[in-house]
Amino acid sequence: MPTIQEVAKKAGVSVATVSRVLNDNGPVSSNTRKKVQAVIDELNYQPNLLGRNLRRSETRMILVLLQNISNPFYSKIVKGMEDTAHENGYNVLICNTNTDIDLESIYLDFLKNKLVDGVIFTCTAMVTAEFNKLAKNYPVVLCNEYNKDIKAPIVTIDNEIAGYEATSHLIKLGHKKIGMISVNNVGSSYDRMKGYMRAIEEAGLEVNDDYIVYHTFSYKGGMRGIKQLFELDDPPTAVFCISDLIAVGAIKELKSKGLRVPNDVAIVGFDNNSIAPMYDPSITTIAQPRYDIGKKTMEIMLQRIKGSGNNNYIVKLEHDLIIRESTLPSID
Amino acid sequence: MPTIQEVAKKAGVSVATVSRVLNDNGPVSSNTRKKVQAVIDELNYQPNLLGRNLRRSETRMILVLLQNISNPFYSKIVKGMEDTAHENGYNVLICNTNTDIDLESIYLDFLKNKLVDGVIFTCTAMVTAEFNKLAKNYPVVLCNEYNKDIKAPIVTIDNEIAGYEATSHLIKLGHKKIGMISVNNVGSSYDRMKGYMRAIEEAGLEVNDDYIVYHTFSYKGGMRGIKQLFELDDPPTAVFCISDLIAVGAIKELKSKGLRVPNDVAIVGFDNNSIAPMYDPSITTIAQPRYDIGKKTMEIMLQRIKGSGNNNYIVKLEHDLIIRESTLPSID
DNA sequence: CTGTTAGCGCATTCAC
DNA sequence: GTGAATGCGCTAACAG
Repeated sequence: MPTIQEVAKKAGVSVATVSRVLNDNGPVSSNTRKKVQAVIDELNYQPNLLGRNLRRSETRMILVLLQNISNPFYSKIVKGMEDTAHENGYNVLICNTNTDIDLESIYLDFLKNKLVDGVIFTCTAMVTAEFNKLAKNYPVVLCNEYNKDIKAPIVTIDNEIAGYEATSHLIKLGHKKIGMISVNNVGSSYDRMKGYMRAIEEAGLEVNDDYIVYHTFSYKGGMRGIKQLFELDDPPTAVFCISDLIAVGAIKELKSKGLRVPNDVAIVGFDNNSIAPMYDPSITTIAQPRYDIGKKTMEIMLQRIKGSGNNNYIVKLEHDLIIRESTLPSID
Repeated sequence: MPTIQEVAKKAGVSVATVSRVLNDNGPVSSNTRKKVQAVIDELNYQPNLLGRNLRRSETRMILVLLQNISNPFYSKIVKGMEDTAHENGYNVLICNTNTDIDLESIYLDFLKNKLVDGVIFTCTAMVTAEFNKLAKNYPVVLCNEYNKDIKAPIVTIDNEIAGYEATSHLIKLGHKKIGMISVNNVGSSYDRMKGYMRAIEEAGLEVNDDYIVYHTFSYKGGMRGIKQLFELDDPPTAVFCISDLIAVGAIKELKSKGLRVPNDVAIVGFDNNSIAPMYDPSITTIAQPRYDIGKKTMEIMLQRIKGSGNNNYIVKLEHDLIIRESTLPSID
């Protein structure tokens, strides 16, 4: 593990010169450059970034906080972030928070302790006031999650319109009794519900509060949601699920009740999760422009690190309704 | 962003004393300790880890290389790694390699450049010789993937026995024509195939080479595998798939051919992926002790960092056969 | 074009 | 029990 000193000595130059060829800045004669490079290659020298980072007071690392790496939804988002980061000489680190506030706080120390230059949140267990304080002092960007009080750059889609389109699709198929399986306390699902309600009202139908149920963001949440909806005297004939995972649970539960999808009940999911086209039936869903979301998020992050851009804006990207088997017009 | 200097000044002590209370080592009178701590709290001081890491020449960070974070199989493995790391004062960083050798090489530079203390591979695009050279010089552990020529600690299950049990399960159900959808060039799948062949031979049946097909480690690989197997004049009545994702593709393709699972064809997957219990039918599979695999891998990593343990051993943990709908005795 | 030097923030040895 | 001084490896100002 040679140091820059040893390289300099062996090449018969000063450390400054070695540093110059290493970083390819400052003037170096092509002759000494060649000489130094030869020694670098010979010794297989790799600069110790601990020294460089301390000196430069930056690491060119961006930390991305994920609630759970196994959520396939974030895969392409992260890819968009990575590509953009790499193009700009930055690297992406990923950490799992499991919605654990203590764990999240450890990773935030990476930021405060200068181990990373910025943090991208795809979820947070922090209260808004605390988050805003953090965002005021450090480069922080929110991706795909928000509430109205947050003061930090946010990249997302227009969830209200997406919810409107998903619901309108069901209405156009002739459904009049449309349920919704949602989750509590999440800004994006609140907006999706507003869109759901607007679509129903604009169609001249009535919003039935019993048709809106709240469960967890999971397969099991979907199963429980269907159970609750089908305990009603007059259950819905279509259900808009806040996520594809919930939709999968919903379909599985409907099947176990002997109901067919889409023949007896139509289902719409959300996210275009990788499971959506694979499931049986394949699931109609809202596709988010995940790669672009990641890309845009990273662009804003890099701007913030450079000090430009203000702290208080929201970017909304375009989504798509993808129609699959789970809402095909019934064959019967 | 105060430095240790400013804390020392404000507290009226030397930086050495501040450092002592920070790290809780070396003698400090309880009085000055209290005084210093008060200033630390007041200034909200957080040590700059760039300085500390350079000085200590360690970062207490372990990098975990994943081919793709969205593979839910690794979620619990990573959790096991994280818990073990945290218990020992280490943190886990995750990076996506996408099986891209250039990307992998960037992340390996983190190790060579002292940004992380060790790297855990769950996959690698490197050739064995290169890998072995790396493993000789740096703390490196392989998790769940291997080939016989690799000289580094490896944590995995006994894939030969697992393949044997999966196949034997199908034989016990009365199947005599058992296909296998595998992938090429992966040590674990090679071992699973050996187990598959041993089970068939021990049952007095014959291995039919046409029944073993190779495709990619994916949903589409499963669809193609079934297509190939069912072009045969005498197709199998049961198929052992090297992964649950392949099993999902296989089932989807069988259904589209009008064949029922398990009534017409029985399917066994591998990994107990989160999709396995959710799919319709739910999938019989081999469950790996994922959390323990992660835990053990990290334990070995920490040993290697401390310099103990040799470089050339393999740890095999216990697996389980989980029987679900996809191999239920046919109703017909 | 090249070398000398200072210092990033911290932990640690050695005096006292 | 405490402080002064050194240096981890590197970059960047400055001088030549």
